[in-house]
Amino acid sequence: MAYDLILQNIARHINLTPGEQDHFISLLKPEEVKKKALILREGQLCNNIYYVNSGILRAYHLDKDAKEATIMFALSDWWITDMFCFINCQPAMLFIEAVENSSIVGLQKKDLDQLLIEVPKFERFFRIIMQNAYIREQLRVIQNLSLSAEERYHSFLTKYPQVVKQVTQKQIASYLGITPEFLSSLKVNKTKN
Amino acid sequence: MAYDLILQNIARHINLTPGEQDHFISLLKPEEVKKKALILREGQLCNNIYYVNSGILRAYHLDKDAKEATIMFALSDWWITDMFCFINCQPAMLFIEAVENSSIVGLQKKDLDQLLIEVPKFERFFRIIMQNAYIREQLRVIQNLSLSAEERYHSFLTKYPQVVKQVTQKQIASYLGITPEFLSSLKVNKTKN
DNA sequence: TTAAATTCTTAATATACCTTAACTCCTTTG
DNA sequence: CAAAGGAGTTAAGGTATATTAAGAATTTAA
Repeated sequence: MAYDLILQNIARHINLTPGEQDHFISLLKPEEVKKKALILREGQLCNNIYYVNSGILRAYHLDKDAKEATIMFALSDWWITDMFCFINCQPAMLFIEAVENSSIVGLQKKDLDQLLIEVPKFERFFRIIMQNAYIREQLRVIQNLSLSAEERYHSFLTKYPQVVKQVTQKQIASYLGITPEFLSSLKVNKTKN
Repeated sequence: MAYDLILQNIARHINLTPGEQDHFISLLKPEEVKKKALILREGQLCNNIYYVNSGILRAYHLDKDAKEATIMFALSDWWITDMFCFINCQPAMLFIEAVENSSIVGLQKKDLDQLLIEVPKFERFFRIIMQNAYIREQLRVIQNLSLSAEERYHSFLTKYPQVVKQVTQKQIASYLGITPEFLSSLKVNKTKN
């Protein structure tokens, strides 16, 4: 397991000394996950935030009718967790599964909390990570409120072309908040126009 | 204009020395806004993040059919801005208006950037602010995807009882992503059951 | 390599929510 | 205080999207 990618990810925002880099890496728990394996289940304590080295993860929620709502896809170089439950030490609301075989690293809540105290530079790093995540979700809320299903689909295609290649339409539909049948019919109309 | 409230807001997460407090306060621009006044318009540069001392603000987006989508309400003790445009120095996508006469303080982007460098403790503070904002938006996305209009309405009533008292139903409807007419009909059914 | 399972598609029917419109009740403002 | 505009309500009719079901295509697993 190479840590280049995650160190680059961090170096985009803060500069670590070699010692700080080593300390940070010592906290990481690398993990290889097989396609369809779950790294988090609803109801479990969510103790880890994950960085995706390669592969792709998907976080989803199951509603009372067992319908899936995809909350996010995490490609290579993304961070993912059930943030509410991670921060508040609550049982997870989300499932996180590997869409493809993936290589990830986990960082435990207690280790992160201590890291933020010992190396306060990381506060800046995670401020930026959280800020970007907030902005992403806010843009999604805006689109959910003001675009039709078809418009959201096209926006998704242009915003996440890499994800489109790696996940099923059923999963894209559950991200957009529509049924796979309706997504299928949208594609037909697109070809016709 | 008293700065107790905003200092308490900050003291909930970090400890400032008296000197740091004074420095921080020197960066703030207090402003009294009248009901219905806009403090940000779509297309303007969004140079400020605002803290609400008293009153209530509303951020909304206008879609291509001039339909409003309410993105957030900010009560007393909340922070609000068009985060994407604030961070990226882009023209705003959002309008921010005062729902009632409000007393707010603005903090300019350039002053915040410098503050984060001069007093790095603020990185922790804004990390927590961004984190909470991210969690809020993510919960909203989950609800938008998995609840019916009626369920979202009831959830809103219990989550933001204070907001319910201060804004119109039209504004609540535009937050929920439904028409005021439909919200009105939901209330009738609730009474009947 | 085949059987089983899952995904994708198509189409008919159903429904949650929208649109329009008309009326009442408030609130704002001159 | 009167007039005008906006907010809330109700109801009829319309549309975007869901549901159900069945067959075809693809993937998974034995």
